[in-house]
Amino acid sequence: MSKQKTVVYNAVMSSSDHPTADMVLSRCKEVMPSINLATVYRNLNALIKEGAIQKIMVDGGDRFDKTLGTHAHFQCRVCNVVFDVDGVDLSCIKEGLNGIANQVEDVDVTFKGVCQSCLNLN
Amino acid sequence: MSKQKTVVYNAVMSSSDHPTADMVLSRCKEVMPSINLATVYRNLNALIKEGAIQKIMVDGGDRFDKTLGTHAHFQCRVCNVVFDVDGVDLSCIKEGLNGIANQVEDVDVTFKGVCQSCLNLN
DNA sequence: AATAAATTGATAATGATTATCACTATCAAT
DNA sequence: ATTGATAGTGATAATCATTATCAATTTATT
Repeated sequence: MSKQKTVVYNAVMSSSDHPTADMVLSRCKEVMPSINLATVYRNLNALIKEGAIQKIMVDGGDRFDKTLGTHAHFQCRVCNVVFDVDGVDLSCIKEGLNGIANQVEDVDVTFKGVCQSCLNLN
Repeated sequence: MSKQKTVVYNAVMSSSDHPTADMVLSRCKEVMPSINLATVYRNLNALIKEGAIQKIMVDGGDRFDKTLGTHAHFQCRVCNVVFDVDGVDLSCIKEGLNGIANQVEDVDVTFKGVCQSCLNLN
C-alpha cells in the first residue's frame, strides 16, 4: 500500500457520511495537501476491487462507503444526504429470488424521501 | 404535451429493457428523425417530475423505466443489462423503518450479479 | 548503487447531463 | 387571418464526474 492509498483508505474509513470522491479528496488533503484527484479515484477504485470499501450509486454522484456487507441506505431528495438505515432485515427479500438466485451476488437498497432536517426547514 | 414529448413518452412506454437516454433517443429517431438529444433529456426529466416514468441509477448511466411503483431490478455486472425482478416481496423491508418511516417515499432495490447469458459465455 | 516496476501528479480526454439561446410552433384574443 | 404571448425545440456550448495518458518520482529488487 502506497502512502497515498493509505491516506485514501483512512479517509473513507473515518467517514460515516458516505462521501463523494471530492469529499474524499478534501479529507485526504488535510493530511497530505499534495494528493491529487486522479490518485484518489485510482485508489478508491483499487480499494473497491479489493473489496476494502463499497461504492453506492445515488443522485448527485457516486459515494463511497466504509461499511462492507449488504445494508440499506437512505437518501434525501432535497439535500442529497446519505445515511445508513439500520435494523432493516434484508434477508427477507431474497426469498423470491429462486429463479435468478444462483447469480445474485449483492443487493443495493436505497430508501428515498426527505430527511429530518430538510423537513424541519418547512 | 408536445409532439416530441409524446414521442419520448411512447419510446419509454414501449421499452421493457430500461433504456438509457441514448437508447431512448435512437428509438425516438425511428419515428421522428429530427428529434434532439437535449429534447429527449428535457422531456425525460419532465415526465419523471410528473410521475409518468421512473429513473433508476445503475452502473453505466441512468436508465428510464415505464413501470411505476416500487419493484426490484437486477443488473448484470458484466454486460450491464437491467431487468425487472418480479415476485420479490418488498413490503417486508419496511418493517424496520419506524424511525424514519414518515419521510420515506420510495425504495430502490437492485440486485447485482451476472446474468444468465453472461454466465453461459464461460 | 543500478535497474526494473509501480505509483504519482498534472493534465488532457471522455462521456453523460444540463444550460443557453435563437428560432419555431401553438393558441387564445383580437 | 393576424397578432402577440408563451412554451417548446434544435443546435451547441458548458459543466461535472470520471478516466486515460504520460513524464517524473518513488519503491522494490537484484
